[in-house]
Amino acid sequence: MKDIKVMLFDDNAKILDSMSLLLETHEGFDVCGTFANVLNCIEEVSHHNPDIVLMDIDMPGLNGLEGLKIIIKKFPDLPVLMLTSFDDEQKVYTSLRNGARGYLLKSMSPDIILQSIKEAYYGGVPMSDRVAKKVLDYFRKDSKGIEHYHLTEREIEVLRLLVSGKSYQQVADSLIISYETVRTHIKHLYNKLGVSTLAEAVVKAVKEELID
Amino acid sequence: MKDIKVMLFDDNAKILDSMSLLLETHEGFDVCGTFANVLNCIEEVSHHNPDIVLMDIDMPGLNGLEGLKIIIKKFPDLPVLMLTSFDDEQKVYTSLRNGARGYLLKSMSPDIILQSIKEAYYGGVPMSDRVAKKVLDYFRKDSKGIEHYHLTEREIEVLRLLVSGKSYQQVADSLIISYETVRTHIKHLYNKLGVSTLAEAVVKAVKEELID
DNA sequence: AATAATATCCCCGATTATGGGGATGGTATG
DNA sequence: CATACCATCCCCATAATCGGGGATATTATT
Repeated sequence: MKDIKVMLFDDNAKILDSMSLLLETHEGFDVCGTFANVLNCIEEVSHHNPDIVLMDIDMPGLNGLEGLKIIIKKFPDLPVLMLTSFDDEQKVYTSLRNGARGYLLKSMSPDIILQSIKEAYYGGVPMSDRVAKKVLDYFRKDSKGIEHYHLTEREIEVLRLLVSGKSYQQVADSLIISYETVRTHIKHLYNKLGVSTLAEAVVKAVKEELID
Repeated sequence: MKDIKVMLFDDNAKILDSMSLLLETHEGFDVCGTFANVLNCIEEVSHHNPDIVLMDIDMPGLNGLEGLKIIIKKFPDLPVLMLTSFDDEQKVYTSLRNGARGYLLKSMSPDIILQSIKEAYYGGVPMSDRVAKKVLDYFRKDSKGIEHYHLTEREIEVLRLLVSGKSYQQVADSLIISYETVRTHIKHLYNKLGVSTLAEAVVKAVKEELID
């Protein structure tokens, strides 16, 4: 079995050293490059052709998120694992959304880190339990949602139809009520949501997942 | 260590039997109830006080998603694992959003299933790799995004302002261009996005994350 | 030099949305 | 039974959006 070629990006020299030491001293891994920034990452990747990229998420200047985007754009199938010292919820989501293959904490045990790299290489999805939970939390509904605004069922129906792109008249037709009734519901909606235009209302509905 | 008390919901008697056989014949598990529907699930849960609920997602009548909602609403901390024969992407998301603790395929090996139940009981997040990948895919941007629609920078700026709730005139003021120019950009936006109203445009922008 | 893409501006007419009122009947809750 | 909440409908006036035109200048690409 050939070695897994790993490329490292981290502005912290100590991390870079300890990580590459970890990899080099274990069978099956080969460090094909360590870099303190992502300025020439495309060239480096093209030249050394790594199997896996480990990318620190918090680097000065062009940070890991930028590096991730650059690399994924050019090499969509190259697994990139994001590395960080602490798990910043927002950065987890951003990284995953931008195509990171997984997410590792520097505090993880060497075994776990090596295992995760193998998993990523063989197509797995390394995620710490903590991260997996956050992902679930993200999916999980706020449980506030609609309740918070005290929207009535009818108002929710109207809102849902508006979000789907229907006009006042079309909503009226869908619910088989008059245009004026729809207007009344929408007036109440605007009051409760604290908005004054259709666009604001639907954006709020979508962003806060008031509708399904 | 006390047994993990598991409650099963599945309309398929065979599954119910084989699953409870699996659990009863292994140390550390105790089946405290098997039911073919969720009609009285609150009473059953209240009475038998399970540690874990296994819920088939595809049941006639009140299905697993409904059962999940009912149980989570009443017992928010009770881990519920959804069970299904095949992995339906949409149901995965819905389940997770509604608070399911994890997601198991009936095709998984007995070992994995037992292990997953233990994990869920001890606070873990059992997810098959396939499911984890789907979750990542869900997070992952379409990779199409803005590029797909060939929106120009100016159009994106306009779209962003519209999403933030600004009117045509306010957009014009913000960008220091005329009202009519804004209209032109919006006409182009509507064409490119394939919509015909402001609401549709902002919903699309938010849902597909065309803007930040 | 011709073409395409972009950004800018204008007009007209038609449709839709918004704000501020008022009004009725039903249903629940104390 | 009084009060509150909900869903329903109506009017008037104003503001905002939409569709379909046309037009000019700049820049980049071929």
